[in-house]
Amino acid sequence: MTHQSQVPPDLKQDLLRVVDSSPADWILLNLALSTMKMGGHRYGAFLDAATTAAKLAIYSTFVEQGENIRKTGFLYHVEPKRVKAIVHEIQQALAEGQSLKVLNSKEPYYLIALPFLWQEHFPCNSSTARVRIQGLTPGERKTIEESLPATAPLARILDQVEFNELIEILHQMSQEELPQSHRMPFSDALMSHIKFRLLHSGTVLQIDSPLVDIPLYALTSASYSPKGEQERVFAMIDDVARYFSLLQAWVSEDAGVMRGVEVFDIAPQQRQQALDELDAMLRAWADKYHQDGGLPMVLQFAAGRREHD
Amino acid sequence: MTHQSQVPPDLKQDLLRVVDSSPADWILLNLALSTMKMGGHRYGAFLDAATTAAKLAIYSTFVEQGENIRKTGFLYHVEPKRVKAIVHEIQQALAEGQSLKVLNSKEPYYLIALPFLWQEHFPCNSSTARVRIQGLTPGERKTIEESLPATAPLARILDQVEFNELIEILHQMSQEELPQSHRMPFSDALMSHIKFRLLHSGTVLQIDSPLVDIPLYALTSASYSPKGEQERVFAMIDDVARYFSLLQAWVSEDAGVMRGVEVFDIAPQQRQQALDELDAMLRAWADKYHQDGGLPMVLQFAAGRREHD
DNA sequence: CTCAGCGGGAGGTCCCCTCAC
DNA sequence: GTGAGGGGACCTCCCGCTGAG
Repeated sequence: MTHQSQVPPDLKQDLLRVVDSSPADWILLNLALSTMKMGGHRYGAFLDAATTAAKLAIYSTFVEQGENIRKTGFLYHVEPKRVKAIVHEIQQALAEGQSLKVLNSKEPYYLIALPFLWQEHFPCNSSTARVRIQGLTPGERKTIEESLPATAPLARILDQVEFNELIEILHQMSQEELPQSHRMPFSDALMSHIKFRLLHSGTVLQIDSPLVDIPLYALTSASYSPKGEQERVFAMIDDVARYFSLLQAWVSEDAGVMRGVEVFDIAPQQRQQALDELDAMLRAWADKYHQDGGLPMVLQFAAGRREHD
Repeated sequence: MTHQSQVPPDLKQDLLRVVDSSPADWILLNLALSTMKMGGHRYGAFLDAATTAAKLAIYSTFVEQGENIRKTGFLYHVEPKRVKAIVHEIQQALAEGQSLKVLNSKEPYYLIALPFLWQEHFPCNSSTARVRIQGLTPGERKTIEESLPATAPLARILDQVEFNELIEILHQMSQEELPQSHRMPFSDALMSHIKFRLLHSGTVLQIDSPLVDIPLYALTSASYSPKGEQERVFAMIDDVARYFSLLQAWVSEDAGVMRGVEVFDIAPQQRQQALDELDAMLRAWADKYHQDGGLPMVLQFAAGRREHD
């Protein structure tokens, strides 16, 4: 396990108490925990994304209100000057495509792209040595290579300088598609952050060998961060987003939308059986009505322990 | 209908393109649209709530990482100084209970509380006149009273000054439970915002009668904002929050949790029948397994048009 | 190396004002 | 009433630096 354990129950209770019975705050908290803790997004990136969402809400009202700056400003308690700037920013983004600060992907680009860039900039085929530090005997090189976990992909081992260069390249690439206005300059603090994230997630391993005086870095995973839990987190975010859209349609009373919540108690020994039956039943229902070329539909469901009534 | 119409499809498409295939951003956008447009929350209030969620994520990591300020800072690209301040803020909030900036309720307090406070500060029983402006003949008063919609509750009609006072009282009350540090002073801009929101939602009606030279204000709804859509929005936020919790449990592989997505196409003429059957089927399933005193369970589901595969 | 402090800059949220249409 | 412009306050997110344990 590369990631830290789940939030302890008492801490979770504390957090719950703070956002006390406010579902909107609860959604925000879950989203922050998912994207920042699991996804590895920066604190500032999450704030930017939230700001962007709010700006889009303002823009949408601006359009609906007949492009009235002042009225829009009153509705959301924003200065007309600021409304205008926001509208301009959105319109430019719509015209040029994607220049707003969004989370955009499950993980920051600089974290996902590392394994590929590593292999590209420091290629390593079976005939060349993985350790190319000067002043080591072949035996010493072998010792270092064998200290790596067996699952590590075949990649060169980098020294401090090479690794830092790689991180800077990653950062520059992640900034390329952004407009000049909100690019973030590379800095020591940012480098430390990225390096720490890579080590924390287990994508990269730091080797402090007594044979060399500088730390070495080895690629230990072919892709940023592990399968399993990580993938389920992605699926969760995906599900919630789609579920939100479905309910949005339900709110506006679109035809062909259904939403439901069933509350019940169940005997412990029957629980698994009931859930299995539910799964099979819904699958059968979807199969029964499926007809190629018909209206595209989706059914989402989740069942589990009821927390607080 | 007091609220503006739904987002036009083309605008919605535009917004969709911006947050392009990023589910996390899509959740944020839906949340912003719901709380700001529907709920009437301020732009700044949404940003504050998002910031609070991110701070809680930081705090939770801080605890998990053995209260290591520096490590936490690296993980999220936050200055140690700032991490310390955030941790302190959260701990204080946990100790004293609720002093963080959250959305907290579906609507801002100053919007919900208005009808009650109106009746309390300006009582009106059947024997007293609803219009108490000086210098009007009984006939003129009657004309103004009859210009109100029939659904308006029995409440006094206020002049500009009285209405402004009422709004200020509302604001002061909404600030009372907040700690001194982040209270927001009353201002003209804030007053305009609240007034505009009340008029926009149809809770209050402005009367520009030719009989008086100042505008009058009448309470036109016993509760902030209409039933129907508004209530469905609340239900939606509630559902999404609970759904998120369920999936959270699924991610950590808790026992007794099930999650599923069924994708299928359906013939238009069969759609309603299928949905009705689904509803009945799930209800029957929950009834079948229900047993008083058993484990508390909840099943949530939503079905509808599949937007993009 | 970690922890602590202090400096600065940029940008955003807030406030208020005036003037032309 | 709206748009467009000016001012200033405060906070927070970024950066860098130094010194004590």
